[in-house]
Amino acid sequence: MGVRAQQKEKTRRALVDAAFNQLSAERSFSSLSLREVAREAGIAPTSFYRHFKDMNELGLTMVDEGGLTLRQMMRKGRQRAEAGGSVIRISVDTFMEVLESNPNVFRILLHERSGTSAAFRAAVEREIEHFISELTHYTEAHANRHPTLARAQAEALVTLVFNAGASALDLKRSERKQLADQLVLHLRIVATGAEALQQKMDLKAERHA
Amino acid sequence: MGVRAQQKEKTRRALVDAAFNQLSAERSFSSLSLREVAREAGIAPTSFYRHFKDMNELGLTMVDEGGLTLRQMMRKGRQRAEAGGSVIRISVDTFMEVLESNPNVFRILLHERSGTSAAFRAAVEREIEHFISELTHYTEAHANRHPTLARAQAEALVTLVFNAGASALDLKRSERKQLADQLVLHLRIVATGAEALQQKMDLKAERHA
DNA sequence: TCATTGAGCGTACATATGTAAGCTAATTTA
DNA sequence: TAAATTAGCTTACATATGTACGCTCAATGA
Repeated sequence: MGVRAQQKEKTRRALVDAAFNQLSAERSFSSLSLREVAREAGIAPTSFYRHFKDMNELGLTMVDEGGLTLRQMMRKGRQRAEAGGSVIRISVDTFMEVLESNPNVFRILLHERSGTSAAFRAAVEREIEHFISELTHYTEAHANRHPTLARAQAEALVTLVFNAGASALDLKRSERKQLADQLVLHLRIVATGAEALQQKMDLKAERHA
Repeated sequence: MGVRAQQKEKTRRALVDAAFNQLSAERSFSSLSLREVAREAGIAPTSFYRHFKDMNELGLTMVDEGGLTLRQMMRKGRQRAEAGGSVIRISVDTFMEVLESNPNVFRILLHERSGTSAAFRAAVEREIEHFISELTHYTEAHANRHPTLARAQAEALVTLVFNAGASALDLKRSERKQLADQLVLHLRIVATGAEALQQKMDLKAERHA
């Protein structure tokens, strides 16, 4: 890569990073202005356009990066889970760790999920769908769950996890720990419920056989 | 009430209504400007201050009104449920009906729940807490559930319902119907899971007795 | 009846925003 | 090496915003 392209990439990163850094509990992406981001990145406002068509395009880039982080998290969690132990506990702990080290990545995902841009909402939903379908397959295979039930279970689990994530963002360590415990209980309820419904279904099928 | 106070109240309502009317899938409360709201309400921008200190105060008023709507909904649901039938199905249907006839009330609640103003988040959380504790008591009483478990079950249920509500806002009738069915299944999983865990607890207690 | 109150208005200002136009200077390419 | 490209800059403008200030005039109350 030429010197020129390298420098351009560097500035682009500076823009993305600047935007991520400006996010906080008090500041959502949609409240950032182009000029602010440019200022923080150390370039002139008008130079912004050399990299993105507008703020929207920047935002979608950020959501995509967030998705990447999420998928890396999944991989990490799966690896740890394969080593044995409670899958739920391990997953929750992994999730909370990743959340803690990338708060702003989650901020944009969790906030724009219910945001005002259809493109954003769709992008976030796409990332969450990854999560759900991964989990569905996992459950179908490992717990021998009926497809419909596996899907429903996965949806419920992911909903609960992401919701807890949104709350966790603004909490202190200790409170976060407590929230994680609550979440684990919620997830156990769901897992137990799905298991029980599956058994009911199996029994019914047996009687018909 | 004097003529004067009456007129003032009328204008205040016009402001609140104007703000609610400007909400949509593409427009969040935080993106509304004081001038815009005043314009829509048919008053001069500076007259706004005769009614609210700033936009924040208007927003909190709207959240409070939303809470009221929510509680009316609960009452309605409880009445219907007492007439018999599946509590879950009835509750979901009631929820969806209320959602459909007050979309913007829910918009502000669901959006500001993950919004950037701590005051807003707290206000919304307060309303949701009403929901949870009502449901907790209900479950404790009717299903003879252990307090901790009842609470966890209620939290999970409410989380799932509100999350589905957020998605439902942007859907067409038919898709909404489908989402309602999904939600019912999620809720059944949770209810079944809580029931199963409760039985496990009871058994253990029995053995120790 | 007459002084007081206050809702709503018009004007005005400082500030921030997005972005158009055109320049500069360094890199790239032929 | 000479020409072309382009990232980033400066200047500039039209537009929107929040809100201070002071006026009007109808309702209120003594």
